[in-house]
Parts: sequence; C-alpha cells; structure tokens
Amino acid sequence: MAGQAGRRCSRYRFLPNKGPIRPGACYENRTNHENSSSNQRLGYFVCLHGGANPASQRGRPPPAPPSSQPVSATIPTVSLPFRIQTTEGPARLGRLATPHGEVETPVFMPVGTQATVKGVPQDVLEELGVQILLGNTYHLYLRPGINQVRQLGGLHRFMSWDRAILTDSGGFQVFSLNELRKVTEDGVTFRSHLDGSSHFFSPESAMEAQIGLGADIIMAFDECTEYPADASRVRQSMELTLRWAARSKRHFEDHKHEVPWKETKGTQALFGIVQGGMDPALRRESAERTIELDLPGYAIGGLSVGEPRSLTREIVEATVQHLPAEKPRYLMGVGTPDEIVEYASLGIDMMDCVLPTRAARHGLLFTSEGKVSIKQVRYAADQGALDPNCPCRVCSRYSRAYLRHLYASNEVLAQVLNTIHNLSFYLDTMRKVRHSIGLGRKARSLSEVWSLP
RNA sequence: GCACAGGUGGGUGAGUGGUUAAAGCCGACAGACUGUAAAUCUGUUCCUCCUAGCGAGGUACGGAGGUUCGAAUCCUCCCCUGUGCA
Repeated sequence: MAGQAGRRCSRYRFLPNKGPIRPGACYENRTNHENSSSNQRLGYFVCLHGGANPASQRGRPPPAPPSSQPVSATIPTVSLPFRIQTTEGPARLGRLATPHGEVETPVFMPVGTQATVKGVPQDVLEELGVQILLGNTYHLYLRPGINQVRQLGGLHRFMSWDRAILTDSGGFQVFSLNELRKVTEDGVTFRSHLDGSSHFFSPESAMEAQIGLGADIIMAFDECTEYPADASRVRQSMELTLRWAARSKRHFEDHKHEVPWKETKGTQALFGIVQGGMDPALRRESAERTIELDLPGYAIGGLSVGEPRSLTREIVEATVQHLPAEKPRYLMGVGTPDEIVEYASLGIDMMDCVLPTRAARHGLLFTSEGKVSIKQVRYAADQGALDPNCPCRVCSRYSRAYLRHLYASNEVLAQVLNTIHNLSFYLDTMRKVRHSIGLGRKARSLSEVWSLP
C-alpha cells in the first residue's frame, strides 16, 4: 500500500527511483511508494515547488525575515554561488547555492560520518531544519565501499537525503588514526580500524572517492597537524598540505565530469584547507598560498585538536582575516554552542562538530541555561522540561525525569531523543545568530543570542 | 532422614594458610567528550579520623568455637540453600 501524505500541494507527483532527484524541490509531502508484496521501493511522491528552499519552509522557529539591506557582494565562483546578504562587522549572513538546495549561513552542519547522523532518521533531520550534512570519505570507503555507493545512486540517493552534503576527505583520519597510519609524500597508508587491512589514500584517490560519492562540497586531502607540534614540524606539515591541495585540485579538475549524476556532474565544489598549527604567521602563509588555487571555498583545519580554547579563538581570528570575503569560510570541527556563536561573529560561515551528537549519546545536553548531564540523580524526579526555552519536540513533550530514566535504562530512545534535542539546540542557535546578524545586531555570546526576541 | 554440592562486599562471581579491605563483571555515583575506531572512555564505590598518604585505626567472607606467629582459606559443632535417593 502506498504511503499517503497528509496533504498534497498542486505540484505533487510521483518520481520513480530511476528519475533524477530534483534539487531545490520541496519534499514536504514526500512519501515512499512501496510495493507491499516485494517490499521494493519504486520511487517517491514528491511535491515539486520550483526553486523553493526546503529549509526555509520547514524551519522552526521561522527563519529571519529577508534583510532589506542591499546585497553587498555577488561573486560567482567556479561552481558554488555564494551571496552575502548582510555583514555586521566581520560576521556575515549569506546564502550558498548548492545543487541540492540553498544553505543559509552561518550554518551548523551535523556530522553523519557513516551516511547517518547516529540515531536520527533523515525525515527528522529535515524537520529540524538541517540544510547540509557531513559525510566521511574514509568510513564510506571502508564500508560499504565507494563503488557500492556509486552503484546505489550516489550518497544522496543511497541515504535518501535530498539536501546538501559535504564530504570530508579522510584527512582527519590521518590525524585521528595515528596508530594505524604511515604518511609519505605520496599519501597515507592506513590500516583499517575494522579488519586491519591495508589501504592507501592520496590526494588523487581521495578526489576519486569523493567524486564517486557525489557530495555537493568536497574537501581537499590534507594533513591535520597534531598539537603540540614544534615549528619545523608545523611548517613541514603545512607544506605537505599545500602540495596535496594542488594535487587535489589538479586531479579534481581533470575528473570532475566523471560524476554519473547530472545534479552534481561538474558542479561539485572543492574546498581547500588552511593549516599552519598555532602560529599566526604560518596560518597567514597557508591561507595566502591556498587561495592561489582559486577554489570556491576555504576551510580552517587543524583546530580543536587539544589546544586551549583561547588559542583556538586567536588562531581563528588570525586566519579568517586572510580568507577572501566573498567566498564561504568553513571552520572544521567546532564547537560548543558558545563557541559556534563566537566563531560566527568572527566571520565563519560554516561549522561542523560531532559534539552535539556524541555528547547527546553520552547524556550531556546543551540548553539555553547551560549544560545538563541528564544521567545525574538530581533529575530523577524532575518533572520539568529539559530546556523550558527550547521548542523542540523533546523539550515540549518529555520530562527530565523521563529522559534520565531512558538514559539510566540504556534505552536506545535516550540516544535518539537526546540527539534530536542537541541538534535542535545547535540549529536554533544558528538560526538566532542569522536572525541577529540580519537585524544588524551581531550577537557575541550564547546568552545574548537566546535572549533575542 | 541419608548422600552429594554450596553459603564471599548492593548483585554476580574469583580467591582454598601470609602485600586480600578481598580480582573481574554488573549496578550505583561522578567526570571527560569539539573535520566520530566513541550506545565510548576515566575515576570513585565498608566505616571513622587526620598532616589526605599506595596514611592510621576499626569492622568484614552464614553462626559459634578451635588450630596457627598469621584463617575467607584448615578442624569441630550448629544454622541455612540446592540437587538426588528414600
């Protein structure tokens, strides 16, 4: 029996599996059409609102009203149009047009390493207003395999996610799997954490893999410099990343049309990654030399690797000013709610972090009133909402006592609900940040953001 | 009634004469987590005291006695539990 949507709009129609996934379509009323006997999915019912941004239709609370201020910059780039609507000091409000819908910036991107945001189904992510997800090349390469994903229609189709995706190159695993790797000029030899088998990643193979996955934004293959590291090591690592970035770009340009799906064929955007450790001069040099590659966006990598937070902020500030104002700036791997507000105020457009999802699974919840460790006995009889200021489906329905019980009982629902709340809190926070920039009132702290009307 | 087996800290379960206040696991209580090798990891978990230490006392391996320099560990009796046979 075909699933029935509650209501259908005028442009609702059936899209078979073989058909293209339409970028920018409104999937508000999408349902799966299933053959009950074979249980094989034939396709979807899709409501095709031309050009509508799904996120802007789903967001709750409603997104910031369009700014009346004139567009200050419209710079077409290689393949990723980025329009800055408003700036407020270094902070900017922008729109990134990906082949899978527009992304309003500053944006927080939940991490879905293995083609899933652990514990949360895609329709809930859509409801939360997630505009863009992260995937991980290394993990998907090991399982299920790049070719497998390609044969299944690419990462979007495979995981049934029609909004934007960014894939990390696997460079971070060079850093985090340090026991199982060997770095040479050519690339990195990994030992799989799954079965110990040996694999080789290079800038070229990382590009091929990301072309095969078909994400909207892909990352250059870099080396995330460890902390602490002495000056010569930081320079050597930075130089390696620069050479790898050039190789990444060369290989990508030569092969980008090999993407088998027309939505992203030739329109994938390759971002470069700035390294340089904790040295502002090296950061500047890394930024300037990476920019020479003229890529559609730039990331700041190598932070949140164990250094003190004040240093992170200092390096972000020292780096972001050397990145072109007209292109998106992506700060990789941060942060706490306070930190993402602060980094947005410094001019960062994109951020991702496993913290909200991982901490949620471990019972640590972020609220407008600070951190809540829901496992604590003090919440055992607390009938209040997790966060009385949070409108999410978890806070509006369940008590702290119930959430604690679920956690203490090791129920999977604890992970699901906790993750939904934390993501909702992060996404709301960024929505409020965008709102405040749109109002011409740059918010610098989390409490300031949450006290906005 | 007889014959075996067994009674260990909140639970389970090691330990069969000497760093054993007693392993491990579970539970309980805290803490960590920042481009996810993470439903993970770390710490604490008998009582009292302080100069807070691989500190000092006390209590503790069903109960009561005993052997021994020393007993959760060996012996005696008692209580209780399980299984089998009558």
